[in-house]
Amino acid sequence: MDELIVRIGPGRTAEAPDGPAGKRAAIVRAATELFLSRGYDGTSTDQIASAASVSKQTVYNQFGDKQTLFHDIILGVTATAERFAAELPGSVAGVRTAGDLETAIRELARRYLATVMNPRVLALRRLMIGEAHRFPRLAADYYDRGPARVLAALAEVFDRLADRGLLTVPDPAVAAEHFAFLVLGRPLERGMFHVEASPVPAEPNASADRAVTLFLAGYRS
Amino acid sequence: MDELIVRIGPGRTAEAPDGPAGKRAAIVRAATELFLSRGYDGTSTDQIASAASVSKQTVYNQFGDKQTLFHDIILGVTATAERFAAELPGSVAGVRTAGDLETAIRELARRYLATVMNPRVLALRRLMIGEAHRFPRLAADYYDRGPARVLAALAEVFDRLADRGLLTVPDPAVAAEHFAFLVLGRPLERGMFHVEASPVPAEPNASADRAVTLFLAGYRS
Amino acid sequence: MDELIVRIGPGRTAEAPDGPAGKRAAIVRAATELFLSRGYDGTSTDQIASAASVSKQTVYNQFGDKQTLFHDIILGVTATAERFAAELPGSVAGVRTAGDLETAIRELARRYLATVMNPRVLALRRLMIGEAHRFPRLAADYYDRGPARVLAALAEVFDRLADRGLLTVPDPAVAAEHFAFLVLGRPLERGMFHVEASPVPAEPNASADRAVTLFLAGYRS
Amino acid sequence: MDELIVRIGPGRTAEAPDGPAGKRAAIVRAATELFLSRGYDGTSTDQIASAASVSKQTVYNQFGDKQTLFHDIILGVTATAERFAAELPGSVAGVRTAGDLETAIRELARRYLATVMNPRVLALRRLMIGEAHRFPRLAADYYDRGPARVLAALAEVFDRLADRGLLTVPDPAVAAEHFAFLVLGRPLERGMFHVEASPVPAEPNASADRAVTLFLAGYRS
DNA sequence: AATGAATGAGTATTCATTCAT
DNA sequence: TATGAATGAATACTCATTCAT
Repeated sequence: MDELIVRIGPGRTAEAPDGPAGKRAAIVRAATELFLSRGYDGTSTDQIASAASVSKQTVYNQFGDKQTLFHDIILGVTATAERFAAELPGSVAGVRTAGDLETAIRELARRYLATVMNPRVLALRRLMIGEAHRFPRLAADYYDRGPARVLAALAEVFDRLADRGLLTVPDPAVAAEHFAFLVLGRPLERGMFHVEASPVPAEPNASADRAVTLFLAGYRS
Repeated sequence: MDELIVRIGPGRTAEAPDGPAGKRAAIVRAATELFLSRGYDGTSTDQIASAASVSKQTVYNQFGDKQTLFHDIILGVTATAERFAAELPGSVAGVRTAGDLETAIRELARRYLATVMNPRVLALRRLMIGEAHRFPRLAADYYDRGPARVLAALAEVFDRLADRGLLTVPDPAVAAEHFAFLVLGRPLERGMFHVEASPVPAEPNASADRAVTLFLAGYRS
Repeated sequence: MDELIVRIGPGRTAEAPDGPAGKRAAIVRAATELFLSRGYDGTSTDQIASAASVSKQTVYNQFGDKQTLFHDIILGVTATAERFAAELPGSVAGVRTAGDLETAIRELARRYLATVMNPRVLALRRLMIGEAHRFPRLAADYYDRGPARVLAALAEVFDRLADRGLLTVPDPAVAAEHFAFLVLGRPLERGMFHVEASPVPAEPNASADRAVTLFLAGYRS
Repeated sequence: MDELIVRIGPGRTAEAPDGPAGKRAAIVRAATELFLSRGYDGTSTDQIASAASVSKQTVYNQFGDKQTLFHDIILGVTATAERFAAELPGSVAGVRTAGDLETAIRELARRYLATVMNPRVLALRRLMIGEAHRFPRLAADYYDRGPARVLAALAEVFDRLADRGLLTVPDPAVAAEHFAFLVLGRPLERGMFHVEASPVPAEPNASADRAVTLFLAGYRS
């Protein structure tokens, strides 16, 4: 998921691309930027073309139409979310003792919170939610392969910890939900509606720690 | 909260009423319907006028412009959310014994879940989130007077229960967050992205009950 | 011509008129104000009605349509210009000696300059010139009964002075033109194009006096 | 000054030229025509586009919006007025003797009169005067760089003649005003209000000659 | 006679998309 | 393959005028 930021963020805003592949990437980069900050309707193909330093025809040659471009972008971004999910189970691989447990789960909560509260990730969520009525299938797909996949990964995490006897987890999927929304619920919801203010809570770690405390109160063996 | 939209007019669902006040209400009703289902950009003033069986001029005479109409609608709808919040604390007024407690909190969780998962409420959330970049102040205001107010009301609920010795609540606001997102987090997030499918979880009560179980594991005296 | 200013200027801007005649006058007053400052196209019947504290229907009842209202206003205002012209010849009635002559003509020049350079008169000229392509007959009529009539009155003035042997005037109409545009030409032309700045020349009297000097160099007996 | 409009394009009067530069010129030509004859408000961008045989988008691509198009046109036209002013002083360069003087000044007066009374120049003046309340800066700029510049050029003319001892000119600027408005005042003012009738006076030369006679009565050495 | 609403056309401007070159 | 222009419909908003009440 970090890639999402790295590829878009510090990169050049409007450079001259090299080959035809470079142009495609430039279009994707520019369009992502614009869609995230101004929405689908608020972004015109003219803006995309000129932000990518590319002719409008090139945009149409490469992507066919605006909807396809949008789809491609969302699918690409979703892929980076899948990668984040894939890495999650590894983060508690080394936990063997009850002493490690609380520390590891706190660390997990903090990383999880920081990742999802990234401004660009928030903007992507706002975009998909806002366009869900226009692209219902895409939005559902984004959810299933992004947030839902992460939940599944968390379920796997807790399942493994249960296997090791560190947690008591009747239903790993439910435990994952509880964990995820205890940690993330409030700041995420607030961040959905507050665009301008920094969305990160004042004391993110304290907030995450309190969530973990409740979680462990219910699930520790 | 079911009256979200119905409240506004005298009762008819999609009719052209008589007086000048009736026209205003008809416009609000039609515009709400359209904004919720097609978004702000996706709704034209022509569509609003004809859906309200009203001339476009009347729309402009009554509201000045599209943004003002949108604002007025959101503010009106937010007011009904405030009413819901105001009623919450009363729902545990009668709880005196530990025996009552679990039942009452389960009931609270179920009502809360059902209310927020109402399709119209979900659509309103999607709308505000999707337009947050265009109307940042309005979105923030909606959050503060809607969801945040409900959280505050829940905090008051738990504070009262703590006063009666039924719960141990170091920080009522935090307890409210935990309760709200344990109960609501997963279905709400899923509902944000799934427009068409029925957003209500397969077994809403079971889901709410599990959330309550964890909540009480952490907060029961 | 003074009436033009007095009736419109210090008067109340949007008072409640008394009878049906009062309403008509209020409409004329408000419409004149608006036409002069925003032009014909720039003034809507809505603006007129609300500036006159009158319903739009009343405007239509009284004047039929916007063009007629405009015509009526211009004709009314032109009448005050005719009155100014009618008074001109009297201003040199008492001049009998060569000694009086220069003083009287200077006085005439100064009054003439001051009258025409009045901001409201200038605005009226701009309005008529700007709408001449739309209302060619009205503009021509305005000219013939306003500026041209004043020129004729000046011609009569110089004819009388020639009769008394004070001036040598082969063609009174030509002398009137020469006088009028020597005195008025430059400031009037400048005033047509400079709306905001005070249109009165820095030293109006000096300017008028110089014009008179040249005039007398050519026309004194 | 006759080239006022023709200059702009390569030569065709109302054609759709080939290159992108040709289109721009066609738009300018068509818009000038329309603005001059129907005013700013009276000319729609649709009319301009179709009169230029060009798509409306092309108008917006080239000029951004209607106001900018208007500004560009006026600035271009003003430039031709500046050229006329620049050529004026040359017209009396050869005058050395008192015998030449009257002839040269008569010639100057006739040319000046004919130039300014050109129907297109008159239409431009009407347009700028009529829009002065909407574009005050543009109107003032037009005046300063058009009519006022011509006056300055005339002042230079008389200053040179005074240097050669042919005229006695205490203040060249004042002499220029006197000359200009003696010659031009009446027909110009009449032309402002009479759109349809031929604005040129019945005997333009006689009128100009009479003006010169008075002028020389005051300024000849 | 007066009000609010309706009408229906018109305004400038923008859009996604396609056609030449 | 890429550019400028064209297309044609849509946008929000305004206007003069007329119709009920």
